[in-house]
Amino acid sequence: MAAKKPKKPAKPEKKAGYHHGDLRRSLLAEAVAMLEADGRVEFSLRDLARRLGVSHGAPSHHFKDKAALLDAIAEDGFRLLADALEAARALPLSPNARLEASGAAYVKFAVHHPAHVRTMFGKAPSDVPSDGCLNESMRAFGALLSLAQDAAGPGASDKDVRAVTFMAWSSVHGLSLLWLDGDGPVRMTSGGTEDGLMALVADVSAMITRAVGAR
Amino acid sequence: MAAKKPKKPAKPEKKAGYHHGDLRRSLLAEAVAMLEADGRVEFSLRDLARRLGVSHGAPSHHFKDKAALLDAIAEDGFRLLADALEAARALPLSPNARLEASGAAYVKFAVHHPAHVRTMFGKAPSDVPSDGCLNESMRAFGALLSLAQDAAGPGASDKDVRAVTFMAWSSVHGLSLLWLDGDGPVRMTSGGTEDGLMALVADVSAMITRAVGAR
DNA sequence: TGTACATCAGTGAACGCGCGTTCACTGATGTAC
DNA sequence: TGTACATCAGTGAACGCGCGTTCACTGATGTAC
Repeated sequence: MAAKKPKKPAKPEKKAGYHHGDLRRSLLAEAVAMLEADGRVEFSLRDLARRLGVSHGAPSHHFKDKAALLDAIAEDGFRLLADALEAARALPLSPNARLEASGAAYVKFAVHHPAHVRTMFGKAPSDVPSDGCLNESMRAFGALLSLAQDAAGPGASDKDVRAVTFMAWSSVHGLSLLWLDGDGPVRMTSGGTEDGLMALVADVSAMITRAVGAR
Repeated sequence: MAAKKPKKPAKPEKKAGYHHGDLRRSLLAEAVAMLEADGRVEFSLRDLARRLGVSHGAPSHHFKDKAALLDAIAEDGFRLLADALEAARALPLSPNARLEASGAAYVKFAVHHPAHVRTMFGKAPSDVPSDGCLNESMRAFGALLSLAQDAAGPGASDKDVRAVTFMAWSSVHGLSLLWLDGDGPVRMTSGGTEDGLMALVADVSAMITRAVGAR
C-alpha cells in the first residue's frame, strides 16, 4: 500500500555508489529546478523529497533544516557569480571594457540562474547567512570593487571608486531583477528575449563607461 | 472559553461607523505593518485578522482571497510611487535636476515602504496583476519615461531615451533593493543610515547625469 | 418619526490540507584486523 | 579473503501545527415608504 512508487529517481545524476548516489547534490539541483519552474517562489521539503523518490525524512541527513538548504543554494549562487566576475576581471581588455564585460556577466548570471538570485537576495533579513555563504558573497563583491577601481583609474578618490562601484552594480542588479520580475517594461522593451536584454545592458553599460570617463 | 480576548482592536484607526469601522483599510495597513516588522517576508490571513481583533472569516468580505489583498498592497505601492515621480516631474528645475530628484524620490519611497516594494516586485510571475495595479504601474513608468525624455533632450533618438530611462531606473531600483536586502555592502558603505544611502544615491545620480550630458 | 425590509459585515465551527521536524529503526556501505 | 564491527544514509510512522477557504448564521446598519 505504501509502495506506490518506490522506483529509483528518474534522474540518477552521475553516481550510484551509496543508497541514493549523491542526495545532497540532487536535493540542491531539484530545489533550484522547482524554483525555476514557471515562476514558483516557494517549495516544500516534502515535495522535493517526493520528486527525488526518497522519503521525506532523508533530506535531514544532509541539511539541518530548510533554511540550511536555502543557504546552500545562495552560497552556490554567490560562488557562481564570484567566478563569473573574476573571469571578467581576468580578460585581456581595457579596464572599462572589463567593467562592461563584468556587467554583462552579472546579468547573464541572473538570467540563467533566477532561482539562485532570488534566494541570494530575496531572503528575509532576519536569516543569518552561513560563513560559507558570506565568504562567497564577499569574494563576489571584492571582484566588483577591484573592477571598479581599475576603471576609475589610479588617481581616483575613494568616493569616486565608491560611486563607480555602486553605479555599475546597482544598474546591472536593477536590470536583472526587473527582468526576472514578470512582465514589466524591461521585458517588454527588450522584446522578451535574452538578446534584447543584453542589447539593453550594452547600451546602459556604454553610458556608464562614458560617465566614468567624463568624471 | 473562546472569548479570550474579544476586546476591540487596539488601534481603532479613524472611524467607527460600521461594525469595525473600515476593515478594508485596516487590513491593508496591518498587513503592511506585519511585513515591515523586522524583515518578515510572509504573513497569514488568520494572524492578520487576529491582530485586528476580528474573526478570521471577516477578511473574505473585503478581499476575495489572499492574492487579492497582496494585489491591493501592490496597487497602493504603485500609486504612491507614481505620485512621487509625478511630483518630481513637476518640480521647477532643469530636466537633469528633475531626473535626479525623481531618483531620490524612488529610493526614498523604497526605504519608507519596503513591504510595498517587496510586494510590487517580489511576486511570482505567475500571479496576474489586477487592472488597477497595472494601471498604476503604467502611470509610474510613464512618469519615468517622460523624465528621461526631458533629460535626454528634444533631439534624442528612441534608443537614447530608452538607455537613459533604463539606466536611471535600474540604478535606483538596484540601489533600493540592495539596501532593503539585509546587511550587504550597500548598507555597510552607507553606514546603515538613510542619510548615508541618500548621499550614495546623489553620487550615483550625479554620474548618471554626467553620462547623459556626455552623450 | 415609525415600521418593514434588504443589505452588509461580522461570527465561529468545520473542511481538508500539507507542512517541517523528530525518532526509533534498518539495511547498505566502508573499515580494521 | 573473511569476519566483526562502526558508521552512514536511508525509511516510514507520528507529532503538532497553522493555514486558506467555505458556509450557515446573526445582528447591526441603511433605506423606502
